[in-house]
Amino acid sequence: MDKFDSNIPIYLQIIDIFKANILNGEYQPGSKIPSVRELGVKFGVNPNTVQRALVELERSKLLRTENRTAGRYISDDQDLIASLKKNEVKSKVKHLLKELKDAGFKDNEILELMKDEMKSS
Amino acid sequence: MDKFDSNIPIYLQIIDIFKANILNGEYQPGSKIPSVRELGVKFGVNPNTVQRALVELERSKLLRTENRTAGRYISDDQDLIASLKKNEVKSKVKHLLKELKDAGFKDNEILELMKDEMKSS
DNA sequence: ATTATTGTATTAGGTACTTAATACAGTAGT
DNA sequence: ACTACTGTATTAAGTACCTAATACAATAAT
Repeated sequence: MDKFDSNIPIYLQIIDIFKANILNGEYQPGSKIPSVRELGVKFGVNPNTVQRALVELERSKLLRTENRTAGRYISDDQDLIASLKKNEVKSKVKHLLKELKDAGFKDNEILELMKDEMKSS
Repeated sequence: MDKFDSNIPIYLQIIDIFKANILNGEYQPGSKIPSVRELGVKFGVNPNTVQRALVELERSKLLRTENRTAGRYISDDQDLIASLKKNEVKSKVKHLLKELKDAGFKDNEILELMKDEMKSS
């Protein structure tokens, strides 16, 4: 596994890895993920650090634990995944919009900015 | 002065206050700001905490210190202020665009999302 | 029943960060 | 020259946070 950015808590970076891969479909819904110990080895990190990340992901329902020893699974609920993805996106868009409006930009100016950036990438 | 959010470092919140007010024109370019001690009293905070915020603002050229005892002034360079504002905005837009693209959205989808949000606010 | 494997809880060490106390230093104004 | 006002440097205390060690608990597999 690649190295982590030491300025950001490892557990947050693990969360991001899982989130991205689940939301973009790389990790298949319903599939089992490795144990905290295996992941700990893979990431070169203590199992509890993995645990901390996975618990957060359970709170947002992206993962579930069947029972105490059956391991963890990626959520099966594709609607949920889609909806989480949409919500995440919406809140980010909303946040940016608020910032730009507070800075004095008008709707059409904002759209122009977006289009400009799209061109240059 | 109003209270600070205790989850976020005070000096960062002070930075934001100044930044916002300078960029949106509330604090006049070229005008003198109170001393770190006065601001400390105003914010209910140690002068060094104010100092820490103001030093950051100097690094981004929004403030300047003439010499050691003349106090601090808001930048006179309106072009600079406008350009900083533009850069800040651009980088935010860029960042959001990257996130949305990583999540699998296409340009036109992103524009639709923006327009939707604009309507509902 | 036993064993191996899972998740979980508790604790402790280390580290980095934030803030404040205090002392220092330079200059404008008188 | 003196005083009062600037910004600045140093240091210390408190706090919160992150990670890892270790022990515990439950169940699936045999």
